[in-house]
Amino acid sequence: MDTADTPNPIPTLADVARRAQVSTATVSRCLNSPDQVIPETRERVLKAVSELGYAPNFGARALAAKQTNTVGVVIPTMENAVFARGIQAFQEELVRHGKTLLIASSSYDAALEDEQIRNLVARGADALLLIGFDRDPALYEFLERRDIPTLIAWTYAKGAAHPSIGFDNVSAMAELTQMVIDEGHRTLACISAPTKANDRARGRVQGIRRTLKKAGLDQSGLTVIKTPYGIDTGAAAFRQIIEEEPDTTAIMCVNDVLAIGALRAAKELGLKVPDDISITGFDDIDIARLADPALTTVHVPHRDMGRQAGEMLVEMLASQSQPASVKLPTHVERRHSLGPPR
Amino acid sequence: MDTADTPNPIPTLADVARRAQVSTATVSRCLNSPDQVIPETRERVLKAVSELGYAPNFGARALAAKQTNTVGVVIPTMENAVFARGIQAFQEELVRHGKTLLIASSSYDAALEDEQIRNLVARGADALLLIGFDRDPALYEFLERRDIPTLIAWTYAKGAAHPSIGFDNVSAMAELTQMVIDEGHRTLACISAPTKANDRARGRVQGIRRTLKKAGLDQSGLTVIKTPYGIDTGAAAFRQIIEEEPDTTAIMCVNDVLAIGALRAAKELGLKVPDDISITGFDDIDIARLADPALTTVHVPHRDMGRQAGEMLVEMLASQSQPASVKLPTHVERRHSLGPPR
DNA sequence: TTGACATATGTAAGCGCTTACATATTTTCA
DNA sequence: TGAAAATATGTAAGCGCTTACATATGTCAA
Repeated sequence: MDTADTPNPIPTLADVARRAQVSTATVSRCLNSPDQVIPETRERVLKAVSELGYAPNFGARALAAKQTNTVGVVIPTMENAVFARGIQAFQEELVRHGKTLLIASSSYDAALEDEQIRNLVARGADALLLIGFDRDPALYEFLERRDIPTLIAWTYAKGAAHPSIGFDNVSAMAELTQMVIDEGHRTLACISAPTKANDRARGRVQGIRRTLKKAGLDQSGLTVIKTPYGIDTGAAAFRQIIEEEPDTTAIMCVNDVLAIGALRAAKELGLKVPDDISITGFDDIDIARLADPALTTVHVPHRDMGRQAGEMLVEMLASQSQPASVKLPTHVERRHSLGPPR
Repeated sequence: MDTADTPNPIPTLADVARRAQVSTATVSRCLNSPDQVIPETRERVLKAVSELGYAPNFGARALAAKQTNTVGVVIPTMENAVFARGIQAFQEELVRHGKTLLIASSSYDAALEDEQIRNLVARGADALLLIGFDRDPALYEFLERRDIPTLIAWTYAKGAAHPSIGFDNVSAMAELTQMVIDEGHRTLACISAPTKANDRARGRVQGIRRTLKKAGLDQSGLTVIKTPYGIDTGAAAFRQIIEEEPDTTAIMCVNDVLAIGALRAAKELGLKVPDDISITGFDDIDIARLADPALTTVHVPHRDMGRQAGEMLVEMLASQSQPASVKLPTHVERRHSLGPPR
């Protein structure tokens, strides 16, 4: 009538045990492997749990069990529909397997990404999903030492140290470039994201270069503008190209958002797409189809990738094995923003 | 030469202490309040830390310190640009204050949301950002008891138990409705999200009803279709309305994505917008401006809201106070999808 | 030179949980 | 009917960290 009547604001396992008149071990078992406990006892315990509004302390649990059923992911930004969509599917898949997803975002900042990854690991992430391969080797060592299953997404590489799931950025962009060349274009420009720590953007630019070379065109003259992610930055890059390289007849963007910006800038400058200039994107997000004119782009199965990434990671966690990397198909989605040169 | 030479795969504080020849307390102080330690010692410790690749175990730290510098948020889905954008800004603000954000998503499922919230709390979230007020009272009690500062976003309510930041969904939609009525429309329909656990959608529908009533129009005849979030579902709802209520001259959607779906369905059915039918949205996401015709919608400052929400939560955490709720301004963005009735 | 005080570091007690092991109870079957 | 096996529960030792308190060392004024 003294200790019992002063309800601790945050009930612990011990409180539950006391109220249910069992040991803490039994309460723990009720929560983690219920069939080890006789129904009668279990009921009593669960009653106490709900009466007390008990919720397990995750830190303590992780500390004792050395396992968290949590997987972490660090994405560049949620504002990119591409990641939002893939991660949403990824999360749905994980939830189906009783795992929790921890999401952090790096704002396309390598140092921040590094920090966020370590943070997730410290928080007990059992496994990690990372975007692209470009990363400080020290970080990989860190993950190695802790033996954290890591899957790389949004890019595909066969012989890498970590399994990956994605698509071949180089050849996907090469295919699109070939289509642009076939259309008759000879003076191309490219609006790219910064390629420093972004193998996806780099691969796409490389896809353009490679195709130009194969076609016997001067690929050294390819204008490439690198600019941060965004509609406005895409628009600015477009204006810069028109001003500095007025002969350009086709502008290939490494993602749809930049392309949408370019499209807008073209409209503002009074240029008709594709009559005056052709514009292409990459990703095929909703907006690509709805834009006016609709955007020619590379279709990438983001949702599928997210879902499959979830499956792979669950598998890695369960079997401690390294699955084979998965290359997903992409295809060019031909729409109105691409036409013959003026 | 026996214990020391077998490097434990995951170094702990004790390993660092041993290597630096100090106590664990000193190591801990080095990491948490460096100026309590003499520079010479500190250097030795930090050297050991980096040589060992030590990273603190978050669970243990949270357990011992009862504080995590983490805030959690549960959003319905990342695929909605509205949330993606707001949360991105929210996170940026938190990072500036040295806090980490944990994001979970509920797929618009109330039970899952409940679970995710408890999960975040168990994981040690010091504070929470939640979307909308609709929630099981038991959940609020749970948060109350744990004394977790909670901020409600994307909606605004003055006298509520928790501070909120958002806008007045009812009057924002009322303003838009008035504009539609002024344009001459008398037979409206509404495509809404399910309103059960979604006060935002509910408020918006209410805004329409209230305005119709005030204008002396029969608001009981307002057709309201409730459908899950998505472009396709918006399109389907549009078709249903056209079939069942062919007299409708304006369709108001509670968000832009549904409206984009409606726009697409209209095009597919050969209906001209706005000549044959007017369509409006809500949110003013990028896509609204880029759609063809551009969508008349309610502009909402999502990024601002996210940033300010971050500020408020940091403040709540620092001062243990309840800040006043913030109502952000919205305005109707008049574009081509709204015109006079046919 | 000495005692009072400040500073730097160590000692050890938990934080809330899981789980190996021990113990108590029930079931099974020769 | 009794011993072995199976089942249910309890006991207690950590998991890796923080921090109150204790101790050791250095500084300074009287």
